[in-house]
Amino acid sequence: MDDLTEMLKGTLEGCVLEIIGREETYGYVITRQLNELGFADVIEGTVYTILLRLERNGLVQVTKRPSGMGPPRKFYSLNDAGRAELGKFWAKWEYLSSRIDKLKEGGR
Amino acid sequence: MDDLTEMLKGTLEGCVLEIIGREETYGYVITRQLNELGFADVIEGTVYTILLRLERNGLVQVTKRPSGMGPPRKFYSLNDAGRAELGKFWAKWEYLSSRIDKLKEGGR
DNA sequence: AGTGGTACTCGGTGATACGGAGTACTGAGA
DNA sequence: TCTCAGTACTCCGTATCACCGAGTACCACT
Repeated sequence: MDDLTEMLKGTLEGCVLEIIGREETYGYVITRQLNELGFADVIEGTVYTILLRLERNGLVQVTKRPSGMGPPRKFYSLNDAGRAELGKFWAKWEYLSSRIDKLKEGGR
Repeated sequence: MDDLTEMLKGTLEGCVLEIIGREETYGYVITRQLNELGFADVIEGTVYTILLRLERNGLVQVTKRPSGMGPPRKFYSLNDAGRAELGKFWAKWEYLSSRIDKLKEGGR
């Protein structure tokens, strides 16, 4: 698939929120999950910048735990603000994708 | 609706391509059409930057015609490269939106 | 003469995904 | 023992994009 980076802007962060919302997890695993989900070219550096942003914006709770298999991990989970943001993200996505699909089907 | 600008990145240009692909048209009208299609906050300046980019990238053919109702209009139509780009855009959109919808439905 | 609608250009801003280099810890194989 | 691969995170810089504001210009109507 062609380069998706521009199209991912604004949506990738929402995807990360969704993944975190399911269960407490950490950056390395999130990257792997995104890759498996079809976001094949998303790289670790990108995910970590998103995670730092989420933390800075107060949308997640962070817990550092030793790993046993490498350096310690930073586990992320959503707080109330994060869940609210996730809801807003899906509302925006639904709105946008419905308009674009309508345009695609010939709506004018 | 909340601010969609980040989510529009990468998709708005494709929407403009789609509109141009239907019939030769110009910036002012494209803006109005986008607004009616639900992209309510898209402003003229944004559309014009996209049109200049399309022109610079050689995806459109441009014809200037006097207006009778204001300054002359720059009419845009797709050339072969533009049609190819439009096809790629829809392929990317379908790919991306299917992945995200799957994620939304609980896929993992 | 002035106002409002039409129509385009240009320079700058902020947000985002990406890329690369660097750090650091663990365990397995040469 | 030494190296290498895998795990895990940070930081700094880049490119691209949508947006915004100011400016220019043309026309019609009052």
